[in-house]
Amino acid sequence: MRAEQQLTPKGERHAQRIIDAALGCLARDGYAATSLQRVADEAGLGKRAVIYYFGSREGLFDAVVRQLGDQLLEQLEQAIAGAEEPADIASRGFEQLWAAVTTDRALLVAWFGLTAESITNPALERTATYITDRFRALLSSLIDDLLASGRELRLRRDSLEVLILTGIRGLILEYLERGETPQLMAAISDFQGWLVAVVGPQKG
Amino acid sequence: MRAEQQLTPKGERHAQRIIDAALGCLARDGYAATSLQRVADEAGLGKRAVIYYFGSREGLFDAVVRQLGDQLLEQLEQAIAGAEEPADIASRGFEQLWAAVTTDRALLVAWFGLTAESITNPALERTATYITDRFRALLSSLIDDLLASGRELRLRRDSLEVLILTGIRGLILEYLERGETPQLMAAISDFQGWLVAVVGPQKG
Amino acid sequence: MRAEQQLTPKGERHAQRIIDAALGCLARDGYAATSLQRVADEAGLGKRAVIYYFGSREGLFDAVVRQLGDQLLEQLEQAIAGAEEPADIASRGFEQLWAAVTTDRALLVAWFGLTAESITNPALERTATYITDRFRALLSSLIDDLLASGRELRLRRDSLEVLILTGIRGLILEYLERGETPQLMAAISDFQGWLVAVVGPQKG
Amino acid sequence: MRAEQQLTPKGERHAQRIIDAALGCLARDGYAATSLQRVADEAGLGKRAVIYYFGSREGLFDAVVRQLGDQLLEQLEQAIAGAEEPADIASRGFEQLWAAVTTDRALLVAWFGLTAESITNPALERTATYITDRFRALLSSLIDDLLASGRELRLRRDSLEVLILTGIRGLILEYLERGETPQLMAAISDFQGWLVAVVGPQKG
DNA sequence: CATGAATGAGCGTTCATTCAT
DNA sequence: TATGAATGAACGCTCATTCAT
Repeated sequence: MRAEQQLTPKGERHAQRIIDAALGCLARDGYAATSLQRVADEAGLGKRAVIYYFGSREGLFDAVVRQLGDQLLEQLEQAIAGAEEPADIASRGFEQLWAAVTTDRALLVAWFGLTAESITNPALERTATYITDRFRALLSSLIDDLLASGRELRLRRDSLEVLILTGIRGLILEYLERGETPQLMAAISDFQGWLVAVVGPQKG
Repeated sequence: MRAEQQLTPKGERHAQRIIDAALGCLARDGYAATSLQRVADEAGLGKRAVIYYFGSREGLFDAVVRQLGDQLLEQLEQAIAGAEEPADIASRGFEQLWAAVTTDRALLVAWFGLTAESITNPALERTATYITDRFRALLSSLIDDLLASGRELRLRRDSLEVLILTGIRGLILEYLERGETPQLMAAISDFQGWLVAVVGPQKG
Repeated sequence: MRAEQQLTPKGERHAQRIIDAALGCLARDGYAATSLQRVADEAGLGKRAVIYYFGSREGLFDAVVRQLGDQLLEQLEQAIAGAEEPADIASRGFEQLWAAVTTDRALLVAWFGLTAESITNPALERTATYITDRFRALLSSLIDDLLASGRELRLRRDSLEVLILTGIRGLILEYLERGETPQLMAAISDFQGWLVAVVGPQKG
Repeated sequence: MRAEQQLTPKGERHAQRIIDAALGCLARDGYAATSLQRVADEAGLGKRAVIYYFGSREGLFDAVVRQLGDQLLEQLEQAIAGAEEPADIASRGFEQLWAAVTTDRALLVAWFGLTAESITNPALERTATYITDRFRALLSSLIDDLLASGRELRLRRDSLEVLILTGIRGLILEYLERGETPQLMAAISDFQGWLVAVVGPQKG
């Protein structure tokens, strides 16, 4: 995979064009139907160029997921920057997250396709967990902040982290399968309520 | 898909052998790496026979998922039969569910692979939602029973159903990615606690 | 390589079309420039069909050479059938051989390309020696006949066989490089003379 | 092809290292399997350097063949220097030629590969005929000497030249295909005998 | 009822070569 | 002078599927 090394400006442009094309294909056709050929055609380059820059189909998806993950996490961090109240953090974070999720269906499709494959394809493992790992880290630091500011959790910390992540992933999966149904929106709202309730009031 | 029509006894045996072989492959190699060729080899039949009985690769997975889903739901129903207390239902159901999930990794792999693909491949939609739909129905009837017995829910009913399903799917996904970590086990326990708490005490 | 097994009439037709196309390409473009793609295009079939019928590029050339070799040897055998006098055999055989050689340049190009490659590519060894082996056998049986009819050779038999084959191959190589120059035609005539002289007069 | 122009001492060393590496590869892997990559690796230089010095793969082989051809012809000339009798010339020349041929299989492989390719690839024509042309010239001057010394040929001169060259090439081809079989050695001996016989005794 | 023959699509590799510096 | 970046061509493999029997 050459894309992680130094690239000429042209190379950089090409690699980015390929990633963009891959995103488009993923969003439109899904993980399995996104072939190198299609991506290459869409990018206006040869199939060979995709291999050159990303080493393989999997390498390409890795790059795509990382880029989207970084983007998503960055947006999330910006969205909650400055918020102190758990309720604020939860609502702002969720708003941003949901906006990203519903806007960029490509991210989800790629992410879940990869996640499913990664279970048995070791080459994809690092890619698939990249976003969740970053998200986990963000979550963890948020909880650190809360604890530092004197809050007391109503659940064991470990368990809380898993439940939050787990709940979000479940909700996203539901969205993917059924779209934005009223039931889902209600569930999200209640999930946020639970979230705020689980973080106790400020001590003292 | 001929497997649903009348089959000779030999045909029936062949079809079942293919399903078993597919299960073995899925468990060992994962969704994407489970090719017709491999399944056929494992079943000791020609690749063409698989197509004959199940119409297509997707048809095969459909049959596999349905069989496993039926099995799972039946076991679940048996496990909670007789239980009246929400805490009982939750703990027995979870125990059974988790046993199935951790025993039959094949089910999960197939299920998530299909779910991911189904997002963009309409041919798989019915298959992928088959288990969740049946599970949803089970959940719904359980809640009916609770309401009939005079319980009062602490959450809107729609939202509750989604959150339960969503939570379980999230936990399973976490298990697939990271295995049975202590954090996950703690989260499961707390999830069960939430579940019981959310169903209020019996009225009167 | 499926072409040696039983083929359906359609398969037979396709395989033959591919061989014909390969011949055309070899004659026009040479060994190295004859790609599967080109052959397939010329045959009006997919590249995949070539692999299917012949296993590989090498397998294709093998089939081509065998077909041409069989054809050549058959023609040779017919040409010298009935001739008893060495001079007759030599002149008729040469005439036919030379006609084939100069008509079907493709044979030569394929044959020499393969011969050159076969020196280091074991997969081609059998192919490259196929024609010479058959030719050697024909030569050997001709000499048997001469000996049986009471002739006496002026050279050791082994040596004679090698020298004849060797001489012919050398002449063909010369033709390939320089065409039908007057010097070459003179040499061929003298080679035939030597051939007749080396086979002594009939005893008694 | 820069190798013929002025090169810095370092360039000269590099070019020679590449030629040597190419020779090694040709001897070991054959013509078709000798890729620029392999040669470059063996020479410890970049693939691009090979192109830089020799213009193309063909250019490289051209250089290799010329170097080996020059070497061979020089050795031949030395070997027969001083010999006056045709029998002497033939035996000394053959001895030297055969030593070169059997020692430096690389030359043969390269030479025949090139010859085969040159039939349809005009870019190789000059390279392929380089050795034979020099050999032809040597042969021609030897015959001049013989005629000048009063010998009378038993064959037309043109024809003789072709037959000698042709015979040698045929014998080499036989060696390449089958190695040093007893039959081949016998044939070589008889070929030399024919050679001597064909050059008549000294007049007067 | 069942299957072998055949094919189009895709992937990832090697290779020679050109671009750009 | 020398080289890394980039690319088009080809090959051969697997796969799912359709054809024809």
